Amino acid sequence: MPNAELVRKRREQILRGASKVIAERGYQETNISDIAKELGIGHGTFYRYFDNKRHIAEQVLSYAVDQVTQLIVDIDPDAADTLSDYANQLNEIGSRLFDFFNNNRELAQVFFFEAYGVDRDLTIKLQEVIELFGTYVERYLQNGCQKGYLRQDLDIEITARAINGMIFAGVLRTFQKGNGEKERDRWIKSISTLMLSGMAS
Amino acid sequence: MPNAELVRKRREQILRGASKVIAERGYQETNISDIAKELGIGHGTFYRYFDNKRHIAEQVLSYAVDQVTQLIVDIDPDAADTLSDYANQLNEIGSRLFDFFNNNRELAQVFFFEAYGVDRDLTIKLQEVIELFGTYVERYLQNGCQKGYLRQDLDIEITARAINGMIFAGVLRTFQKGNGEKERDRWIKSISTLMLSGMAS
Amino acid sequence: MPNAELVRKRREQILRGASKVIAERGYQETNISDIAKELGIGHGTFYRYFDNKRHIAEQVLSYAVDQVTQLIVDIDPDAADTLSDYANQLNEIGSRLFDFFNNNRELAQVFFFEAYGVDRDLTIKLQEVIELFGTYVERYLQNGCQKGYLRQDLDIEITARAINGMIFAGVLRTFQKGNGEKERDRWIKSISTLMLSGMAS
Amino acid sequence: MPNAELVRKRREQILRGASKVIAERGYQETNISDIAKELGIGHGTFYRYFDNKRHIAEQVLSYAVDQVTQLIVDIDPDAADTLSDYANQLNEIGSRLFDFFNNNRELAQVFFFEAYGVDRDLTIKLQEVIELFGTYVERYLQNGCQKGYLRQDLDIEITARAINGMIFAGVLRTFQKGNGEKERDRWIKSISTLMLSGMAS
DNA sequence: TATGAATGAGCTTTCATTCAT
DNA sequence: CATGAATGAAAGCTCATTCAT
Repeated sequence: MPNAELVRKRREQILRGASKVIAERGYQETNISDIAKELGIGHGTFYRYFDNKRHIAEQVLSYAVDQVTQLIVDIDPDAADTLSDYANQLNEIGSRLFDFFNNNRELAQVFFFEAYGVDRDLTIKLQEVIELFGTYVERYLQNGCQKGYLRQDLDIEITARAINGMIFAGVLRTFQKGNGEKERDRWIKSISTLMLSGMAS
Repeated sequence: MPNAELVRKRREQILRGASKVIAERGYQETNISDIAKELGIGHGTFYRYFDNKRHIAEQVLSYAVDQVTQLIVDIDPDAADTLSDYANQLNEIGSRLFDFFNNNRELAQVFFFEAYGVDRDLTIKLQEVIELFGTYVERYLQNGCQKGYLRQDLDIEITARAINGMIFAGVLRTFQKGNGEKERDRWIKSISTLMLSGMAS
Repeated sequence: MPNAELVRKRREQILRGASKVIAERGYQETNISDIAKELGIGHGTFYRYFDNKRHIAEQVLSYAVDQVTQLIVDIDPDAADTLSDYANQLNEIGSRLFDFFNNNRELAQVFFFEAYGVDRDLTIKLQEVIELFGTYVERYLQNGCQKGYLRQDLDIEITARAINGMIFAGVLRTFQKGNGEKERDRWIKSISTLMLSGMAS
Repeated sequence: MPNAELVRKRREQILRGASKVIAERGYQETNISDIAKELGIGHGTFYRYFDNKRHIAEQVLSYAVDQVTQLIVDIDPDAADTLSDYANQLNEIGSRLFDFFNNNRELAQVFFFEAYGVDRDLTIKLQEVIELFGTYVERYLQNGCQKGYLRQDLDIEITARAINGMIFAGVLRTFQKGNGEKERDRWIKSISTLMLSGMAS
């Protein structure tokens, strides 16, 4: 009944269709009419819900970013009191990220690749999300140092981004190889090992 | 006098101009006439040396990729006999990568961002280079396990890519922040620490 | 209302405009924008109805060819039983051809001149139509030989093409001189005379 | 020694090369550099001998036209005194034309097809040559009527062009089919038969 | 005189966007 | 509110022609 609700629904439908097509063809190669065809709507209709082509790319990325962000907001960086608590947190966060991108392959494609092909601003936006994750990791490390279970001489700022780099490398790689859980667990284990005890024998 | 030499020189000139413009404006936003203007040549001249717009993007990336690859080919993965040897190798590789991208900012911009905006094939090419680095790191780890200074239960394949992820995350970040050596050294130290001893106190 | 009908109409409109402009300026000298200007439409509109410049040339020629072919399909090559029947048929066919090209001067221009300037394939297509006419004439001659009113030693295949040559020479010439009926009748009479009794006194 | 002689030679060399390439590829598809490549000269050199691309097409056609014209100038239209003399003349003219175009296939290709693709003026020039042939044939007919061996009621002007049409149709067809002498003789015989006695039994 | 590197006018074509229906 | 026909800016690319060497 509420008109706004219908509009929201339509917008989301189009968003989903656009995600699919952009993920399949790439942003530059995607025409508005491709999206319209995918959805079975007239391509003029598209413009009733989005300002222009750029706009929908932004919205698709925003949607992906929101979803990804949601994955970690409910985990309290300060909750871990011991190294083992922390290891469990790591497991949890890793699993969520890996699973999300494997279950939302279209968003993953956009997140990891297509967004760069749109323009500078969107690329920056993407970098900011990754940086946001960096600050999250930073808080976890801070907590660990304060509680004493992480070494005191840690360069928290940098180490956080390094860990971030491992995680996204893993997520990207499992997404690309697409062989799911087994690969995921190897990544989580390897990253955890590196983080907690390093490679030295 | 040798015609081929002249051609080589001109091609490189154009390549350099194109790198600059593409790095500044982005691939999609770059017109052939932008490149021509930058170089002060007619845009027809461009087509005497490159087949089309796509071609030059590929050449720019190839050039970057070649340079990056050159950075590590002369380091022998089997040379390190102790953990400390290995740590030194890490320092060396890291320094080279960090320095290269900081001293060739245009290539860095293309390598990290613009190549994704061209098309799928070029994106794949880029992934392959990063994967090439992964296989290199793998060989280092293999050597370490064989020589016994790295833990025997290491998941070499995955760990190598995780380390790769850290390195490229660091390289990218220092490139973006542009505050040079100090940041570089913090990254190298942090990654080394993580790799060698982990974060646990 | 029926969309397909609208499309057919528009296509024909553009075809007519294109015929006119091509006949006036020549194929090579005709730009898509000339056609668009002639029709008072945006040149993008052209591409909604035809694939490219080549395509419309082909369509214009096809149209001409179809029309020309229609001129003779309803005349039965076997209908003539005497030399005088045959003379009447000749009159009829000649009149139709002469009149058609004089009343459709744009198509004539394309048929006789412009099609050669497009490319090899279209030239071949044109040759095929003329050859089709040759086979038609051949059937008339065959009938005449069988019925006995034409000489038995006729080289039917060649003679048919020779007659064809006279006819098209005449049609072309009256089209170019544009002085209509009188000229037309002289041609028909002269060709008939040649065919039926030759020039000897 | 005389410089002008060298220039003339070079010009002719280029003309020959151009004829070949234009006949092979078609005028529009022929680039100046194609011609230069064929001759093994720099394409700048071309412009020292011909004003522009158009110019050489014109020269190629002129050359063809001159050659063709030469074929008949030495036959005196007034020489025939009887029908049988005339028949012999016909044989001679026909043979020369057929042979010329079969032995100069490149010129034939240009003459029959490529010249139309250049521009209006050249097309007109071509028409004029054919018309020139028409006037020649006209003189032969005139002579025949005066001498009394051709029928007095002949529409000389038109009949001449009709015969012309047959001849060129035949020449074109044998050129295209390329099966030489046998076909040629059938054409000459058929045309002669038609002209002298018609088809009636 | 011969060359071919350089040029840019000018073309075809695409497709995001508008707007009348 | 939905549509898709119409549009034209804007881009890539070709190649005849020029001219410095």
